[in-house]
Amino acid sequence: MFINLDFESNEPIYQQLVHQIIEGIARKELLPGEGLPSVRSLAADIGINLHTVNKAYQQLKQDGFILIHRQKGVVVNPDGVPKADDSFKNQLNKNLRPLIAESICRDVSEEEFLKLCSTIFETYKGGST
Amino acid sequence: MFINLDFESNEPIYQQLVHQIIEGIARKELLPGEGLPSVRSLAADIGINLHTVNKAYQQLKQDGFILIHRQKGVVVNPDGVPKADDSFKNQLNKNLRPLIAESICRDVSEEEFLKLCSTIFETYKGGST
DNA sequence: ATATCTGTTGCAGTAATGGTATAACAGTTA
DNA sequence: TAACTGTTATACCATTACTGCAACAGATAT
Repeated sequence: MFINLDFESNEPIYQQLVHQIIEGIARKELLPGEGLPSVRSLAADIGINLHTVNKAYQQLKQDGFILIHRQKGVVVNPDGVPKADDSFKNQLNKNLRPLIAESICRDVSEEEFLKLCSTIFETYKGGST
Repeated sequence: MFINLDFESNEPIYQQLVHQIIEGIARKELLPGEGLPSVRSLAADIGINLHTVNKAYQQLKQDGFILIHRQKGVVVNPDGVPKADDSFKNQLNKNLRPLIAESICRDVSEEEFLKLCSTIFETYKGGST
């Protein structure tokens, strides 16, 4: 499994789980229709509680990343993740704003900022590794 | 005062305070050397506890945005905010990553993402309003 | 039918966090 | 001396993150 948690982080475990699975989808390591481990097995796998995994799955389901067939298990959304709507773009804007504000204060140029973003985008293109 | 808090938000009050002050500095509404209200008066002003304001100020001080002369009050760093170091850029990278990952999943192109960032940058250029 | 897998739900307990309240201390300034 | 500043301490409450144990409901395989 590609899950790698940092129990020392102040980022909640369930949130880390959500991010890592989204990363997996973004870099095409997790393909539409692909199955994910059950809440119990994944919990046992990484040594955390069933509820913590369930919370992550619930959020991913809520956001359309995965589907949960009651007894068949968890599956990456076969139709692909729902495309960005206004709500998402709004949220994105809201999240980016403070990062950009602080960057400006710290003399990070727009050019440099955009370059950093591009660099990150790159890391999601070369699917292998 | 330009402080505008949302008590319904799940973003902590002290964090909102931090962000708004950073925004103020970023858009040059708060200039280097400019004084900020005391913890008590600001707390009374927006109807929150002294400790909450203090927590925000402490974080801003920690990050070099403001200076606190023991009895003279709080002042926007006259030497300007410390420029971005590796630690900051690292943090920035870490914060941007999940936003970009989800954007990719939701079919937001790199171009569109960068454009959004540019749009946000623009809002910090026209200092007036 | 029975056993076993699945997600889901409930309740309880611990620890940490965010916020409030009251109070006091230590310097500075008027 | 009085009034202001930031700072610190203690206590309290609500919420959140996480854990643990347990049970329920539906599907599947034997």
